[in-house]
Amino acid sequence: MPKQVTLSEVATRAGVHVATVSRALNPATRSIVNEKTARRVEAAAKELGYVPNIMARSLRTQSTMTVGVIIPDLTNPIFPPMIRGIENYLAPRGYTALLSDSDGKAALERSAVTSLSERRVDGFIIATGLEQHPLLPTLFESGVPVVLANRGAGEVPYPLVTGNDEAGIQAAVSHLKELGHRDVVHVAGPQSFSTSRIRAETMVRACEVAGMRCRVVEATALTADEGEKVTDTLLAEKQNFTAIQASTDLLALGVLRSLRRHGMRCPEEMSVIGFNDMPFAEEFSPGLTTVRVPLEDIGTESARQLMRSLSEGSSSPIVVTLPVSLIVRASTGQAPRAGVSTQP
Amino acid sequence: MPKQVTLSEVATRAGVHVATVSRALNPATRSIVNEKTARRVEAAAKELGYVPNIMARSLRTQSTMTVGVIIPDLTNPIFPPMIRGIENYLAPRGYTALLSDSDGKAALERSAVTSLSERRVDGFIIATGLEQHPLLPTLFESGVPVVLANRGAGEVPYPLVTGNDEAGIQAAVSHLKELGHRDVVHVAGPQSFSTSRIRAETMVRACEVAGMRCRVVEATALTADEGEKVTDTLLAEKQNFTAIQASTDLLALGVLRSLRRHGMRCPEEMSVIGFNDMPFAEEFSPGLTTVRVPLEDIGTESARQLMRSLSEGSSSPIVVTLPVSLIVRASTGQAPRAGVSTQP
DNA sequence: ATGAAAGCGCTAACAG
DNA sequence: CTGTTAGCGCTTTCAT
Repeated sequence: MPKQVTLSEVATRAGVHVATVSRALNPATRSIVNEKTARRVEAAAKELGYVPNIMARSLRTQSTMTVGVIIPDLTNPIFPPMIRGIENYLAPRGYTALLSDSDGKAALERSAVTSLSERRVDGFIIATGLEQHPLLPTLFESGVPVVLANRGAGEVPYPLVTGNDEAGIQAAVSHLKELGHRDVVHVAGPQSFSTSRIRAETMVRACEVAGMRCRVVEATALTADEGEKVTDTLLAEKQNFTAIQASTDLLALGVLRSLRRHGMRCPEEMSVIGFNDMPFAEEFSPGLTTVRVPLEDIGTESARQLMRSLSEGSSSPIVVTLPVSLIVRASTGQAPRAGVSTQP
Repeated sequence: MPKQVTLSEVATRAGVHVATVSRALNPATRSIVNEKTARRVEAAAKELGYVPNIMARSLRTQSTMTVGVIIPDLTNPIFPPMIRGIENYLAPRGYTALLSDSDGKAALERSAVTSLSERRVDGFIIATGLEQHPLLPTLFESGVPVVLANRGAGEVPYPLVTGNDEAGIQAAVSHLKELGHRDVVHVAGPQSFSTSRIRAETMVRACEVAGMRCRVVEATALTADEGEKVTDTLLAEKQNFTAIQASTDLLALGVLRSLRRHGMRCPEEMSVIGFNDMPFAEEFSPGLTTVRVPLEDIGTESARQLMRSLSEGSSSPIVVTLPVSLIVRASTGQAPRAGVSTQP
């Protein structure tokens, strides 16, 4: 940390006391000080290249104006838009987001929370979806406000901001039904994620209601590779189904890859629907039919909820559900007549 | 900032002086203190849920163990891998990356530097590529170490870590030549970016050497939309060319979209090559032939260079050029016989 | 309108 | 081995 200019150096330069400099440079107290002196102080500060030390200020004021944002994986394209939403809401309000990529690992996540706590963030936005999260109870006791984004996290009574998973799945099922599909598969994410579970359960129920058969297979991670792997074994079993709904676009991407490798045409022989409408879902081949989740809005709303907790000094386990919409692209089509797609 | 447990509370609880607590809790000085006392202190700290205040520590030690990372756009998929590389290098060394998304706007970038300076980061990694960057000279004067990642930034003598643009373009041109292409177009990025300029210049030169005609058109931003727009006007002109090399995968994506809209088949009627091999470039339709830049390595190496500047207390304008490789996928193919792709 | 002085939480000499 | 003391850079009473 290269030695930086301090208040007292500015004070000496301007020939006033540090307190005066502090007042002159702080917009809120600027009016207190003589206009001429203030100008002199400002000039001195500029000449010296003064940059306030925000840590010293925070130490004194007991407020950091920061919020810790914990996400499981920055390289997952659904998170950058959420982050953008958060920052866009925070910045005009004087808050700064401190980002932490936990890499999906519980250990790193623990250290992320610790590291951010050491920085005395005023609150957290947590987008990691592990249920039974070991840290949340600890955090809760410490009284720091937390908002859960995108995924719930079990028993802790924190506000949760999420897309409408049920509605999204319903829309997907309706779409498939209209296209004549009767036998479908749901590629679920790890059931330790609340969203994965909700989507899977809703899928089963919605299919029942619609009079469709639905089989659920579970991927061990929300990645394209896992989606591919699961689909490989699925196709090897030569079951009868004509459509696959994946819990996540990344999983759906893996499904698409597997189909391609198996020489199965999508959507002619197999329809595929994802979830999230992540950036570039449109570019997949074929363009992915999916449920659009308002990712940036989730970020914005999470930040808003956190600010609310901050100002009210308390929070309730409110759930904010944002509307989703089905985006029909090229990966879904009429169900093949025979319905024996995997048995040529 | 909710009131947190302080050292002195732990001290009271353990029945010792704060200094002893500080020593007991700091691994480096832990050996100085009586084993039994240390245990008692640790117990007290744990019971109270003590979390050190890192700002107070930094204030005292004059070292924050943080580096500021400034990127122009978090939603551009080339950056998350770089960030991962940076963090992976930094974390084991006790450093934390403070991220700042400048959104590509000069104003925000200014405030990013300011905000990070106020946090007294020990150094910067800047991945924003504006030449004539107004802030760099200022930063330079302040003596804070800086490393430029991915894109150079003009006259300031900072280390630069980048992929081998020349080699990448050469490889692309060779590839096109082998496929029989003789008339090509380079879709350049804004020439205010150093990489855009280098790629464009190398392209022109390499084509000359290879005996190919090369036309350069400039996009106003490194986005798919701009790539699309540029290609639209290009196709409207009905020029003779059989391949397009884009300065960036995002631009190439736009090219692909435009071709599709114009009913032009890729690669049968028009070959396309990108640059970067961004995540998901493989998923485009068709899968994008491109130059793979080791994004994560660029991050890692940038961090390494910064650590070096930090420990040596000085830095030189060294340029670290990382090797790139051509990834051939489905978007390039044999040049059409006639070479009059846009004049059916 | 400005100065003096205290103190945020921590570490690092310096004593003992 | 442990306590005392000072001070990092800043804001905020309290005086003047």
